[in-house]
Amino acid sequence: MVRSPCCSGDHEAEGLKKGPWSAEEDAKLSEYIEKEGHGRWSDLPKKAGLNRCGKSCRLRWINYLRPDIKRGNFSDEEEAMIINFHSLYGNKWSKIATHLQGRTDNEIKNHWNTRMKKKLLRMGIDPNTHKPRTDHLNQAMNLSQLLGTGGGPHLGSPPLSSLENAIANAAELAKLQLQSLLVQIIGTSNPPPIMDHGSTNNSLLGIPNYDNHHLGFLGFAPPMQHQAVNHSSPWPSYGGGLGVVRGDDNGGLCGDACMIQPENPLPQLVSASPEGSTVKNQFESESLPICSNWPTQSQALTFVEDWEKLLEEDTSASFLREILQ
DNA sequence: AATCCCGCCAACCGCCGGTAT
DNA sequence: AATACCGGCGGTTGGCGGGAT
Repeated sequence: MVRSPCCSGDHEAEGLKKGPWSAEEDAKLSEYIEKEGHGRWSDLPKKAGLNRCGKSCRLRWINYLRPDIKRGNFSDEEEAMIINFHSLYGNKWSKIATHLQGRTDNEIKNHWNTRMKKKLLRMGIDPNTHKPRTDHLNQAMNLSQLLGTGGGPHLGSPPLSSLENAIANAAELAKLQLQSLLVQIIGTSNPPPIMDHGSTNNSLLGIPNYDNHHLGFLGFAPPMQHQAVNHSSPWPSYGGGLGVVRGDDNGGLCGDACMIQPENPLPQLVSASPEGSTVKNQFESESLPICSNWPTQSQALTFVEDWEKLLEEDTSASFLREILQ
């Protein structure tokens, strides 16, 4: 693949201007495009009387001058959409941008990198994988062990400060809750709906949405099956259930077991790697995923197999293995 | 008041896939 | 089929502004 002439050389050596655009340049570009359309970007600068390369003009138009650009802060809803679509597409900013009216890929990318990544990290979510950051839990458990609280405070241990006690208790609580959660997941004869039956290796623990559904423990919330979503999150569609899916209340497909957020017409969360995801296809065909019925026995079996695979393969899951044993 | 630090964001860079020749 | 070119994309950078020291 050969390099475009536009990018092959030093623009300044060619006498082309770089850097911030002046108001005059903006006016020239806008006026020309509104009158003539952009046509071939490489021809545009000459025709419009601009001393810029075509790429620069294109970028300026698309990211700044276009009349339908929405400016200002991102709303909660937009942020939630970005998270959802990022979980679906990964860093495909242009794809994400097509779903957010008036927002450019550059803007979304910037927003993600400067703010949303940090927000997610603060919430204990890995922004790359959209999975809970297990390092936090590991740290808590390690601390718990260090403090000798694996089975509760030991006699003879040095007295703990109230902070240490709080941390140790939280770690212990988390551990117990996780144990309870795992038992529920594996032992249940009535597992909750699995949204994406076609994918087994994408999301946390290999089961998209199933996992997310159960990860209310992120905030160390009680692990209750079929529990309603925790709506206290600052992000409407993201709070409580990472894999929140719009359900069909009247369709009877989901019933109470489905976490329903009628106000949120967003697709379910899936892995950051779109490959192998049926949800991607569902979405690209512009149809919202619909909550399906209870999993079949083979699907439940797949789930258990995935668990086993995870425990065998994923070193990061060593603490889970420890708990299960 | 001066300096430093940090976050934000517009713009650039380099690569890629698609299309024309 | 090979080459040249273009548009588009994602990663990165550098300047600017505001807050902290």
